[in-house]
Amino acid sequence: MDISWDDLRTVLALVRGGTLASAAQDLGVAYTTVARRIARVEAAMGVTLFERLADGYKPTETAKLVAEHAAQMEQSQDALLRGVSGRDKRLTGTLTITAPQLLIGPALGPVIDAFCKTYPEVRLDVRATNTPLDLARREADLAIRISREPGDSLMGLRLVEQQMAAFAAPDVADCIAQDHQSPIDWLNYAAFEDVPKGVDPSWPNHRVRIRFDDMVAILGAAQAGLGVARVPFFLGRTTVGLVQVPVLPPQPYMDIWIVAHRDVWPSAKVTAFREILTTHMRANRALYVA
Amino acid sequence: MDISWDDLRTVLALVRGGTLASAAQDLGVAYTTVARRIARVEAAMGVTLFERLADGYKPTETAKLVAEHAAQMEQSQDALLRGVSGRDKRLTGTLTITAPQLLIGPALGPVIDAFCKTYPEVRLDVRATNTPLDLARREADLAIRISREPGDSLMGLRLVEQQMAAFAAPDVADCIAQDHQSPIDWLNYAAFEDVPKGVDPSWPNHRVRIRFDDMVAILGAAQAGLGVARVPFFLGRTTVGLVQVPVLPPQPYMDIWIVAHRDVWPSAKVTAFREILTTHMRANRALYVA
DNA sequence: TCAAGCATATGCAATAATGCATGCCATGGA
DNA sequence: TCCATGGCATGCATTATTGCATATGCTTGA
Repeated sequence: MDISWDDLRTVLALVRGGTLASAAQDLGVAYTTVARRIARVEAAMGVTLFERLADGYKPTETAKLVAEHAAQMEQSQDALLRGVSGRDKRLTGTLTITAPQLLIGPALGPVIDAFCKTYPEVRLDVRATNTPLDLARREADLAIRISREPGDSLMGLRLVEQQMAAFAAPDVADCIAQDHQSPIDWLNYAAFEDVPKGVDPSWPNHRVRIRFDDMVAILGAAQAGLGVARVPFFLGRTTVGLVQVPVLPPQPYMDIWIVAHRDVWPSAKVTAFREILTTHMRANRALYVA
Repeated sequence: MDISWDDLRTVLALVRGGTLASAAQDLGVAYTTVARRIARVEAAMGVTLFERLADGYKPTETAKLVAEHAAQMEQSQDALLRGVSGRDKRLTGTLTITAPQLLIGPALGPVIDAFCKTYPEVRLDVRATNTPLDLARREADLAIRISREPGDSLMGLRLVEQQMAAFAAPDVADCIAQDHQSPIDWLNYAAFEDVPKGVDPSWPNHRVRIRFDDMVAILGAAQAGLGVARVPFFLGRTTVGLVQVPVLPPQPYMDIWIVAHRDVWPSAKVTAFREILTTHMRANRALYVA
């Protein structure tokens, strides 16, 4: 009873995906290959792992057991690749970084540019996402994050502190400056229901006009003159068509961190990027606070 | 950078074996296949894993790291196979048992026979070894052992208590019975340097004549009249051409246990064998003690 | 110094694995 | 009812993997 490890991995993918097609895409093979591998494992173990139903392959209890252990194997493989990557002393190959979408442009653009010029042999992959990637699973080597702490089993370095304030289109700003009684129309992000706390009491009329689930959309709306947005300084300052409005004194915001898995942290490429990044961020600290 | 799990397993085998041929035998493939898989992994990871030397492949530090994690994966796979085997409710297929060489004949013969007759659908593999097999790595499903305790992470059941005594060829026994002054020539096992403790003081002349590293050889020597051997009762009694001699009163010896890995323990085949075995051993308890 | 033994490379033919095209079946909505 | 959709099975051509035979290089001992 000798079973290919790749076949076990295939069982894992099929248990996760539920259908041959989904597992196949996950593994980067044709779905017929998945079907044949499953058949092979079942023959080798002498056990039925899946019920073939009209809407997909339904795992038996045994298949779930197999998947559970295959997931452990996957974790070991992840750790392995992290370890190899972490002891990589070369400044060639690919470095994958991830950062919040909006940090890429004004804040990180110069850093990315400098890195590419300094290390032209390194191919840089940038993954701009709103939901953080899993560094343990090597979805990226390195992440720039806006948060209070690096996650568990991650190494982190705080780059700069941040504050946020209120920004709006110039004509909205004029309006507010001239008439303290004019209503302040807030453009709120995501789960924030209410008017920001700590607003300047000399403007008494606040209301939440629109809520957005996306920061790009908020900036666009603010540029279009739809209202006032509470955004981090670097965003408000670098977005054309926005000016700061005094209705909200600067407030503390989450810091910017560079984080990586502790296994990957010592890698040459990560270290190189880190150096350029920290130097640049500390030199431009003023961008992020009042 | 997507690496086949089977290739990682190949790295592990090569780190363990040191040569292509050894790794190939371990994996059951041709050594050329091993060489090509290694080349493929190195290309995929962009790292040199082995130095090609005249006397084999010497692993780099990176290869050792890979092997370390691949060993973890192997452990997960072992656990997986144990789990699947443990929940196997069928009384077909193969059951692998292991026992000390000399226990197979007189003590377990009838049990094995009965099991085969009761469950003709089960193919029984018997591995008679002097060094215990690794049940965690599934070298056997079930072991009968002579020891004080089952190992860690193993389930065990004590079958019978044992005693040992002195046995010799009939003419040697006659000699001893007639002349208490005659020298008692002991045939010692392995590390035992001295005459057994607790010998009957009415025979004052003891000496160690020969030491053996093998129990079969001791029995043969005793049969041939070369001296007196201290052996468990079941062995002395069932070896033709040996009779008990009174120079050594019965002494306690290690018990006989049936052990299996806790994952495998509940399997139908293991349970079936256990039932037949315990019944038989308890019925024949008298064979093992004075 | 030479030959034997062990180890790794390489070329080629056989085999196994894979992907693609096609067909089948169940489901759900027009 | 019919058709579109999503999912699985099968046959076949293609590709990748493997094993075998052979060649080469290094070490060791007579």
